[in-house]
Amino acid sequence: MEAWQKALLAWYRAQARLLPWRGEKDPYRVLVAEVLLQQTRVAQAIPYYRRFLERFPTLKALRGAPLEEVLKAWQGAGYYRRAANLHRLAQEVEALPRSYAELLKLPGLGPYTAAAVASIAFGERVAAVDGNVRRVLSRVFALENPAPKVLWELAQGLLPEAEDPGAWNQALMDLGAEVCLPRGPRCTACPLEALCRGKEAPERFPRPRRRRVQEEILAALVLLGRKGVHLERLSGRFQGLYGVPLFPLAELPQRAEAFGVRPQPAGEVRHAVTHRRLRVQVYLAPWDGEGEDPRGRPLPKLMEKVLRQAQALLAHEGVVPLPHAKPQGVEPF
DNA sequence: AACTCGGGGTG
DNA sequence: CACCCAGAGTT
Repeated sequence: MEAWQKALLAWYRAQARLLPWRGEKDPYRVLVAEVLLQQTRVAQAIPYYRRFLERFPTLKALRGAPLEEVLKAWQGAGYYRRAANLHRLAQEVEALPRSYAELLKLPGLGPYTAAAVASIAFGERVAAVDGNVRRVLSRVFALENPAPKVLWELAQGLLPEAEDPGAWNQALMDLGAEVCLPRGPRCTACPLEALCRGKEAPERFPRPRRRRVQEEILAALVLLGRKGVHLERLSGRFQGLYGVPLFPLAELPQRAEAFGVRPQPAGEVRHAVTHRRLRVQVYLAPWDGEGEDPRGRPLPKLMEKVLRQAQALLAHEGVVPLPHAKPQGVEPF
């Protein structure tokens, strides 16, 4: 093993973050952690990791649960397809396969997650390239925009021969998360400083991805029935979750007519989704239908905001549609 | 290769 | 604000 590899592992042993899944070898638990961590910060994932495993401690428990229960456990974590894929995966296999190639075939497992599970839970010698590793390697080798395949082959070639590949992968990720930061990297504290070719201008590597943000103006129609608010199963965005009807603002007249209601404006909520800013005009109307208590359903954060906004207007007018509203989480109407 | 999918932290 | 986060799936 080369000196710099030894240096990184020594740094990792001394500086590794203490995380709930550190040292975990149960492949199911490793999988849940890795899926939750897809495009999600460690601090945000931790409470979901605990809650999800408490609710679904084994693959079998997950398999036996209704999808809606799984989505409810995922509520607020975002990228809800991840939860649906986990649930589907649990139906498809009796136990998790033990190789990278087989794991890669499962729904929701791409090159990163398959490699993470294979290396951490099963000790397979395969590189896991996440955003951290991409940044670390881009800087060490001064690459502005490396292709994923190039990066994977590079990372694969760096894996030490006789070390725990799971620990190695996590060492690179921790280095990216704690030292080789996107902005303001702490190069003087880096065990790879001596060999890093990008350290003179670390923020050039990799080149930032510029995404244009566009605004979208929508309307949310909160219909108050006899037992609560009208909810529908959402499709497209927030697939599989529930919420009040949400549509482009221009469609409000025909939507209102279809429900036979006269909506009144109830304010606006703002919500950001990937490279898009949503401005949602909230409309409220009494409705000749039943409706239901939204707390029983998995709701995206946007719908929590919409319902809170509607609730605020109702409270201001002294209207209490349901007598036993509890001041916790989403209000029931 | 480019787009889509949530939500939140940070400079 | 912009950019990023232990990415994957689709077009």
